Amino acid sequence: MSEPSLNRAQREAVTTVSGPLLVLAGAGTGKTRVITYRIAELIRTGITPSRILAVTFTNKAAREMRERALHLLGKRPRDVKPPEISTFHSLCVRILRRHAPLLGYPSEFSIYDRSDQETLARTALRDVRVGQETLRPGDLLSLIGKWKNLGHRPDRAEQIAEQDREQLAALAYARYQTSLKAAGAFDFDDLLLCTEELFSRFPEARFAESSRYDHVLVDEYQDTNDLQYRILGAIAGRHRNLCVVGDDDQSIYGWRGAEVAHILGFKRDWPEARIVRLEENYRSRAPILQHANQLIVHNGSRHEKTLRATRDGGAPPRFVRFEDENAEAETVVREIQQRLAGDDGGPRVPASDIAILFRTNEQPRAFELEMRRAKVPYVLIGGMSFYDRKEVRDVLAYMRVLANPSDEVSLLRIINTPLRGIGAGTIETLVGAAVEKGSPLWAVLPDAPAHPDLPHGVGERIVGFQRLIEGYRARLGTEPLAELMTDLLRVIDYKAELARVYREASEAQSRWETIEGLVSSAALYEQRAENPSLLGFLEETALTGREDDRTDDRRELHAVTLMTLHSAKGLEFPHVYMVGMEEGILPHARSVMEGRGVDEERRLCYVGVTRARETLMLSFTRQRMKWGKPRATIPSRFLMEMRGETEKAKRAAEAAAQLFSQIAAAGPGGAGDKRGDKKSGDKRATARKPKAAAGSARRGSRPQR
DNA sequence: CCCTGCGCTTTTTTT
DNA sequence: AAGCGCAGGG
Repeated sequence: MSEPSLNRAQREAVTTVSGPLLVLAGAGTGKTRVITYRIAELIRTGITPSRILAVTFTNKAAREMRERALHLLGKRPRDVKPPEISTFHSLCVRILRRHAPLLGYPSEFSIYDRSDQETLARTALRDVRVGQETLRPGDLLSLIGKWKNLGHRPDRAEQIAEQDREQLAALAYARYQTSLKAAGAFDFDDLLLCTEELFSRFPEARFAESSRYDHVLVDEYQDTNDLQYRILGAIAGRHRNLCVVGDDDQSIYGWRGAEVAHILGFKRDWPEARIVRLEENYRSRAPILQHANQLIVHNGSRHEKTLRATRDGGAPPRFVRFEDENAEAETVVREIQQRLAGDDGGPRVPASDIAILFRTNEQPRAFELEMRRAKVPYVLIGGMSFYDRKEVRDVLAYMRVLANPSDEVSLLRIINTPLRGIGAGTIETLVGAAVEKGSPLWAVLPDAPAHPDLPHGVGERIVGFQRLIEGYRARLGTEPLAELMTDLLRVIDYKAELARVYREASEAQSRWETIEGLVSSAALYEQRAENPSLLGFLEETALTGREDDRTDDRRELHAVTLMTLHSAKGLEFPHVYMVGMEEGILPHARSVMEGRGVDEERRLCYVGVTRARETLMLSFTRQRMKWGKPRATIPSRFLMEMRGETEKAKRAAEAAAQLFSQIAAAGPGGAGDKRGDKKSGDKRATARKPKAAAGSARRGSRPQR
């Protein structure tokens, strides 16, 4: 944003420095600018910088805000601590580190990410049955997530569970939570849930934490969920200097418990609040903004507002149809290539000015392929690819066990990696012994040699492993982390392990390089952090992904950005491509089926459109691969809505609803008329009993073909 | 205990 | 198209 000075509304938001303040800021109206200026203003009026807390939604946003704020504040004496700018989750981690023992957790607790959660969910579901229901780990996790975000503990979940399916989930939730606690670990939702619990059960902790700050600022307030809302209340309730900034039209995290009600009803809980509206858009060219406005009016229940464009001229968005996803990728990438080279008649465009936005994480595949072929530099944001790699998870599991040996998921991951002859049978016996004794797995390892059921020699190997870990544990803090890691990797000969698992030398080599990258990011962390520690490093990797890496930043400067619409929130690009604009993708099939979700999908589309400064292209395909087969698609209703073709949009919506319900009916459990799957049909009929029998009776009357 | 191969299921979004 | 769980052989 480079407009010379603050407009009237922005100035008001910046200079109203005491009491609650709600800034209703539309897309591209200078939200971030207002927050950073406000931080500077607070400091100018004499507030101690470190007593200001700004909360953002993503780490990227936090980092950018930190940089801008520091820039604005200019050079300050070394010993003046800067304002605290962090995400909700990092904030909660810091709070929990100070008070975890009150809740019965070690202060060296681990943080479990999605894939740790999946392992835990899998064991939690083992031999749990309610009626005929079964549950996949993913389903369980999404239910647990929903409950946690509503503040429900397992006992509460059991009370409110209605169908068998939910009963089962509640039961598994209880087991899941027990193992988490036994492992001394929090999952992402726990960080919020337990912080809230801490505040409600221990007033002294709440007092201590709320006394740290005089001012609290919150960005992207529309995506605050119930827990975050209560945590904010606890922290800001004393001084009531709470400034929240958000846009109800950009609320896209309802599925995670975000409540638009919080922003719509801010006045209720903070009656003395001032409200400031920012409605002048400095970002998008008028025709782009006009399409965005025309789209979002299709949503009911919103703060009525229309963004005014301050930048006239510019081309209207382009709507383009392709044959399939490959043609889409090919053409888009070719066009980008021309723009980069200036071959399209326009000026050369820097790669970082371009973004390709999509709804789901499988969409970028075709684009990545094409980008690599065309040698167009790109960065794929999110996708989790780095931390999902086996080798990274292995090494981090070692580090986590060093920090917290009770961390059972990590311990199980490494106890036989590299192979040291501690097999599945042995592990089962050990886990059994731990359960019987009621102690962590780690604590029973020394008893292994004396265990009657374990084959000879295994006990010694187990003790050897335990000594190995203890040896390195003792060295923690006495030498640089990166050195310790290198040494450990050498001693366990992890390089050989990689060579064993990945037969192809080049593959093994590139995996090893990933590990070297991890080690050097540990070294970087140690240089950067004030009080480096293993815990700090693990925390950063768990919460921030790899974006703290400076090299990544530099890469982004010269690369086209590929990311989901969700990750695009808060960002802007001169040139935006929104791809896969089809019913089933945007709006996603699942939200169409649930009926309620389409408004949120529309907001998601709105977010995408309003990222664009200069040009916008929206593309869709005639057919797209699904489960290996090409399937005809329906153009997204949003395309028609933003062009004012309301009737046509309605027809698209109806066609989509019909199509998806047909597909759902053909799926498992439904009145399947797929003659091909008689085998699984038979199995199912015997596995489940009464309910399915009724359904299959009808099918049975008109059998095979 | 470890490896390989087969067949089955899977498809939202994120800290 | 890809990942996971299970069975069977070394």
